Amino acid sequence: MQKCIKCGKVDGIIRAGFLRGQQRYHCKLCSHFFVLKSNQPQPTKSNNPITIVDVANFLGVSISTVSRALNNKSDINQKTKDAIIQAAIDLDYKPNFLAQSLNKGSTHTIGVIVPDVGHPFFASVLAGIQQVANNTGYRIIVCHSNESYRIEVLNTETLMACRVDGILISHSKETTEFDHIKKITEKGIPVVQYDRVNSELNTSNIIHQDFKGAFNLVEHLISQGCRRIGVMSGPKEMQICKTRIEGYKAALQKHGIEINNDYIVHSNISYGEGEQILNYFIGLENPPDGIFAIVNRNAIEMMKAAKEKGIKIPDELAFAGFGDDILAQYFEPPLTVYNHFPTRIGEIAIRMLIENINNKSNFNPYSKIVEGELIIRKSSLKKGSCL
Amino acid sequence: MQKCIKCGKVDGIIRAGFLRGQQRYHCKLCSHFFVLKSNQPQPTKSNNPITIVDVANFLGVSISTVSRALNNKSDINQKTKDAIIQAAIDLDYKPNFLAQSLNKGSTHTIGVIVPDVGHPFFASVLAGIQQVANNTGYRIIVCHSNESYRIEVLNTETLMACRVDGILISHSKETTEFDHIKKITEKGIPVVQYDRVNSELNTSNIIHQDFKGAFNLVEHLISQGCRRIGVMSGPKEMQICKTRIEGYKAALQKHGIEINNDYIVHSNISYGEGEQILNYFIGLENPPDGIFAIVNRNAIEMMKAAKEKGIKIPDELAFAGFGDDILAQYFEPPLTVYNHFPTRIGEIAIRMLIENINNKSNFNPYSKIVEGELIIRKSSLKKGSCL
DNA sequence: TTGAAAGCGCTAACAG
DNA sequence: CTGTTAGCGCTTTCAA
Repeated sequence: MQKCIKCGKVDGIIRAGFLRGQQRYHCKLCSHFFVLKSNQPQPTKSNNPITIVDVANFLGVSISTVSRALNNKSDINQKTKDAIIQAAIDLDYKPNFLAQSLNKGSTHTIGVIVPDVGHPFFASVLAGIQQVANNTGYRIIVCHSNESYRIEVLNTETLMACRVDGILISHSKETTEFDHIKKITEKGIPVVQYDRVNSELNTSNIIHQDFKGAFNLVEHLISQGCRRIGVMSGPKEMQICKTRIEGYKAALQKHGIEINNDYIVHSNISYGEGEQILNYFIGLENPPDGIFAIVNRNAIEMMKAAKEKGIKIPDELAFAGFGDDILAQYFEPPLTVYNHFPTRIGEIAIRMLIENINNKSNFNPYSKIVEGELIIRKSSLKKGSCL
Repeated sequence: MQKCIKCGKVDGIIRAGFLRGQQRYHCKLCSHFFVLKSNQPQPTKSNNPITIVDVANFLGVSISTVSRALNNKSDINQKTKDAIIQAAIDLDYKPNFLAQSLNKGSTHTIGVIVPDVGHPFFASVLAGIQQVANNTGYRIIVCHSNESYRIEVLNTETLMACRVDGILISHSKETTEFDHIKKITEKGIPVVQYDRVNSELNTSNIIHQDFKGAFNLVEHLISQGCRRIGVMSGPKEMQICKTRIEGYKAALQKHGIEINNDYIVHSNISYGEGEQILNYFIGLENPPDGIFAIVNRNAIEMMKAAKEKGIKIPDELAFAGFGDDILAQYFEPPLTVYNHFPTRIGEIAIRMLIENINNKSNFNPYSKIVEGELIIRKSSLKKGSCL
């Protein structure tokens, strides 16, 4: 007959049903239920995952003891702990993250909203975020707003429903209303805006040196002899566009060049728009001799179209764009850019967020600006100049 | 004095504490607790989110009634339902996804493991997945294995802990062991492998026409007069590399060209490796006159290096690569590729997974092959030929 | 048509 | 050192 694993007595033992196909016993004397630990760990073909209860019954201990052992608490007998940990391994127990989070009120998960994962800039930002998340033990849920305001709002709702500990967001091109973000911050959920930010919101944010970058690029074009500099910008309301245009204007002013609104074009900065804008520029009575694109990809598109028309780059028309990536490097001629180190943006953004999460009560949102770097390439380097 | 909102009587009413700063009442006669609905919805500055209990107390109904109303169940009075829905809106109640999932045993979430989000191919696959997920109401958790086997295993564990309903995976370059996937399928969690698959696993999978694509590309190079065709492949064990090399060999054989192992180079298909491989090729006694790269990015790198050495493309050395993207289109000369429609891969993969999720009991894993398309560009089109 | 109560899997406070 | 118990927020019987 079976011995009780608790009190060691044989007399009180009765069969008490089955646990996952294994005979379960009950000791009337010490009123303990238990299942004998079989030597060959059962195949666990059952669909419902092993829970802490299974582990507890398996060894005839209580669930709190199991919880303590598995969470490395101090007040537990080393032997019990070892046995439980071994049992957990044998049974292939995995904690249920949902239950843990529900109980703890914190998911250790960060929501990231990205307007466009296909864009190399955001892909790199994401890589930076992932990197830090891995090292700090945070989970990431990535939502893709696809440059749509409506989806962005849905994303925030999804993330709130998932009870993420904090949110990293870069707004869609369409976004001009920010109530969805206010709602989140009012609930005390930390938010960090990156790249495309709205500075009126009471959140931390991290941006590039949009002004300085634009200023430097345009000043560089001027230094190469350009006097009629066109700019392909994005949506009028987008803060980064505004700031970059300011940088553009400041550079012109500094060098005594008049600002001509014909040279300032707003677009949707979608892929494929570059050619059309180039056509507009070269159709002007006094076409530009230099073009600054607020998004590098559009600069490439314009260069491609210009090349096809036989326009000489950079001598007849020089190009510069915001943001570096492989296409800017590999295109012929390679594009002069202001590199804004996207991976670093991601890393810093998530660090700021985690700082905020760990210190919710007395945290004051702040802004950070990442230093960029002017990279001069052949798209703007005219004859007679040298690198 | 206050009237009971349930029985309408005044006599039994006593104060019964506070709910979120609002006076709460108890009617002794009908033993109901309730809070008066204030006209100005309170600011809810409190950090802990509104729960179903708050909504219930707010109206003096039970939580099950609230649950019914919010889940659009039939057995509920229309007026009660309307009132509850209004109250939920007023209080800005959002269901707790964790609690729902814990209760239901299903999260309506799909885990996606991606080796490298920075790669345009995977970015496009992801876009396809996202698209379908949005339309079908599934949530997505994206995990980035960063081409590391160790992280890939961690990812699977994270996703299991999150109790995702299914997993989409493309393996890291390092992955040659697949026990972590077996573990998942044994637990009855549907898995679909995409692109980099292991066909010995009992899961659905979706791949390109790797054989045919390689065959077509190489045959095209042969048609352009190439007779010594080098191939830059990836890790030896990777199934797609094996298959593509088979396609390469088959094309040579069909045209009576001897296979020369000097022309078959295995690499890590990391960015930046192209130049080194090119140097190897042109250092051979009998250097190739055509190169087929298993990853398009490497082909571009090799072309860049070749251009810098003054090698004429395609006349002295022609190039072709697997997979299309913007760089292949914009590089000078543009690269001949086999386009494998990554977005479609993503869409189909997630559809297969959802099909499996909805039909767990009698679902037989199957494989799908997405038709690709040969795109001939200048990198391989020799003089005398025309498009 | 509604409410009470059990339970999803887990943690933690409180008793022994 | 270990067990009992009360939740976390929700859905879902079962009763009324």
